[in-house]
Amino acid sequence: MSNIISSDWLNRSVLEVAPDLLGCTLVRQLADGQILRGQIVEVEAYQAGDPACHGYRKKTDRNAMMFSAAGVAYVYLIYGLYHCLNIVTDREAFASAVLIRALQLESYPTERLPPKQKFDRLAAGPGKLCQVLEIDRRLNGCQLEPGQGLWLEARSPQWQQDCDRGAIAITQTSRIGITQGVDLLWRWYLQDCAAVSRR
DNA sequence: TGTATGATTAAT
DNA sequence: TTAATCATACAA
Repeated sequence: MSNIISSDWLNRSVLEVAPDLLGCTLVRQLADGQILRGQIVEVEAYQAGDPACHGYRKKTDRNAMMFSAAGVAYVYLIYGLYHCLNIVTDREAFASAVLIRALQLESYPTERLPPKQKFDRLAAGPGKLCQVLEIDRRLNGCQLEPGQGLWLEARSPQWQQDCDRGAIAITQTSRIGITQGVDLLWRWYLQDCAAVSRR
């Protein structure tokens, strides 16, 4: 029995998957074999029909992966400087994905830690987490499974239990950094987590 | 071919 | 509030 999240699990409405990804773990294996792990603490949902969604108008070279079947990564460059990682959800041909906005890292090699940088803030933001996990467009379209160097693991039973008994506060708000679709409450984050990008 | 613009970030 | 920085989308 594996705790690795499958394409099947992601093949649902992005509005269900996005909050369900909170508490799950994103795992990255670098080219040198090193493994970095972080708990997902902040997400946003994007899907067809939503003016803020890259796939709102039509399928293009850039947004093509948003239209793919669930279970692949959609990675794009923003502002010519940063990358953003999305988890593609729902059925093929329907554009939808979860933007991973922040991670609470489990650990991080001391020698890589930039001076004066607070550990909790290392992956606090969509561009920052891609930097730390060395995620760029080479991972666009990759299947989310261990063999590809990037995958997801389900919530631990303990975390799920805590969540079920209401011990974990989840906040739902409007999305950040967009000019359209600002009325939709499609952002979720762990209320008490120090790694959340912004409140 | 030319140009405006980001699902951001860190610094002022 | 602004600069950094460039692939993409869309107009022409």
